[in-house]
Amino acid sequence: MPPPPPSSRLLALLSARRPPPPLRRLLQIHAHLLAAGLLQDFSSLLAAAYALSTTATATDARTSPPSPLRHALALLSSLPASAYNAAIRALSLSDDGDRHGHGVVRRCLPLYRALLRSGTARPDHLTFPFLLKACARLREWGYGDAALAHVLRLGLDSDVFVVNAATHFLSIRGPMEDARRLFDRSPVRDLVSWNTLIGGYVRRGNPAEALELFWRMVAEDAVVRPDEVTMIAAVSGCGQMRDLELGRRLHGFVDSDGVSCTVRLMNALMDMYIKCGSLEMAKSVFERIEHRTVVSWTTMIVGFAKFGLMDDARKVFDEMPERDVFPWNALMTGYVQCKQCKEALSLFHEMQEASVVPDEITMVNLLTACSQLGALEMGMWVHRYIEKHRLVFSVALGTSLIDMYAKCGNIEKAIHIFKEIPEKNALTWTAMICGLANHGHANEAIEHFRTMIELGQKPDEITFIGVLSACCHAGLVKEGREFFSLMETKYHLERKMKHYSCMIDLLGRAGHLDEAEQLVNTMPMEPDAVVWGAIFFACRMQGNISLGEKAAMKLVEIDPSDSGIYVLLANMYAEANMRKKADKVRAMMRHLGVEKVPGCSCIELNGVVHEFIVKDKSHMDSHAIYDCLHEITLQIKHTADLLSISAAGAV
DNA sequence: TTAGGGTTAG
Repeated sequence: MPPPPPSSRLLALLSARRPPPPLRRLLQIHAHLLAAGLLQDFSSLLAAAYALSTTATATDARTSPPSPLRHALALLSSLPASAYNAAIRALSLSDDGDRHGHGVVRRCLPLYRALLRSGTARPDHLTFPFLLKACARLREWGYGDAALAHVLRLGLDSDVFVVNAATHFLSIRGPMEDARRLFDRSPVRDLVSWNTLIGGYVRRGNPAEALELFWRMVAEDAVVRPDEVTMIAAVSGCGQMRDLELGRRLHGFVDSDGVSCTVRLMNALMDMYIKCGSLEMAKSVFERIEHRTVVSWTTMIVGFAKFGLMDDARKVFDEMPERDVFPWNALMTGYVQCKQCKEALSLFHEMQEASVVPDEITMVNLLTACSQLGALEMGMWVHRYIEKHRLVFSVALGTSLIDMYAKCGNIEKAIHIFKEIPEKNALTWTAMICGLANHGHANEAIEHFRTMIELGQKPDEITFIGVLSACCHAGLVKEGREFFSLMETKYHLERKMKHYSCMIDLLGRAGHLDEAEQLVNTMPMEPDAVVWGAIFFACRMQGNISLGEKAAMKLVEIDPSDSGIYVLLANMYAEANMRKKADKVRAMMRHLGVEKVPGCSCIELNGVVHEFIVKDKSHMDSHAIYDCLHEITLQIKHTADLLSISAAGAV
């Protein structure tokens, strides 16, 4: 027998993602020994593992296990239930650095099977709380349901710990009605039972039910009183409801009811105040926290960012004594949401300099920034980074990638990713539909919409913006009318300004100006500049001067400083040979002192974003850029001439 | 033994 290898090598062997079958068995034993405190037998296991790892083939080891392994296997078969329970507990709570801890948690399941097979031990009231917790973490619904059946068979359904763990499992598995039924029918109920159910409703986005249950608990159950955990759930449910009045009431309840106001609860209160729109209250809670945690600081960053106060958010970030990846992501999200995308990218560079390991949320933020900037190269770099570092490929990440490629001009790549990704939700479909629509692939966009519906995905307001704009691009009036009506009648979605402007644009472009005007007159909100713009353009196209004038006047009314509309109105008159009116508008423009607002564009090159305004000469390569622009203009003119010659020839 | 606060996509 060779000497045992160093323990680090053994640990590496044991924690391999797919260890060979004999080693897998050893892993189970290892977990038992570790958790049951039987490490004095570990030396024989070390030797066995080493022997197995150096055995020529795994089959040899299975058919003729070396004696130390036989020894370890014998040890396993004589372990009591408590050793299994301790091991399942240790594994269900573990986090081995894998973001979801699944690598280690998953080992609970073979351990439970081994316990069932052991012959000497039976699962008991201490086994199921942790087993069900592991099943919930792993989203192992089938396994968890089987465990629940065992609970019933073993008559453990009157143990409050087991029932609470089962309620928790069901609240994660869904539907919530299953958890609720268990709670309602259970003869045993304690504080944790209430907290589990209230927390479950909050987690599943049903705060009204959570709060109702909370008040029922306060009123009905004389034995249990809400504690810190109850209040965290109630307060965060209130945040979801955006109900500041209720929030204040709950805060008052905390202060008056003797609930210990811990940092966690204060953090939850801050979060609630931010969601309910009271930054001041959040700040006041933050200032009263004696020992702030990273969560407290992060919540404050989120608060400032949500209110667009990015300088304050940055100040809080700089003042933090220590940071994990959350505050970095929170600040970056703020920059992205405030459309300060260059700052978001620069924060990422700072993050790298600080050696903070980014996660998939950082990547989602970066991709959103790239989408907004049209920064394809940076976006591609992010894509490579995700693949290289094997980040968790969440639905959100897939959706951001599709959106980034579509918005940065590479629709083929967006389609490719859409086809490849394993999980798609309504947002993923929407990103694809909008991408296709914006690239002029109207029929494909509509086809995707129909498939999405067939697959049972629920479209929302933004999905309809995608399909309506697809119809608009392709002039599909009949389909547009159908979707516009379906939105309300079948999907019960409120039609917003953007839907009306899409529909009005579609009708106007297709020559149905009367119908477009009628829609403008009957829409439930005051038409905005986009709506009147669509009407104006349609009028100009079709020479409807009177309605065009009305639309232009409305546009001037909405934004008198917008020079564009004066120019366009003058052009409309000129095109209709109404010179006098055209001159009058130009004179009016001069008289009012309206100046043209310079348009701004930006491009990304080698990961650097360059901004340009009209007649901009500030760029260091300005000369070369203008030379190139001149060359392109000449080429376009040349091509246009050739086309007109060939068109004339064809006639 | 069971419940629990902060960051993400269209």
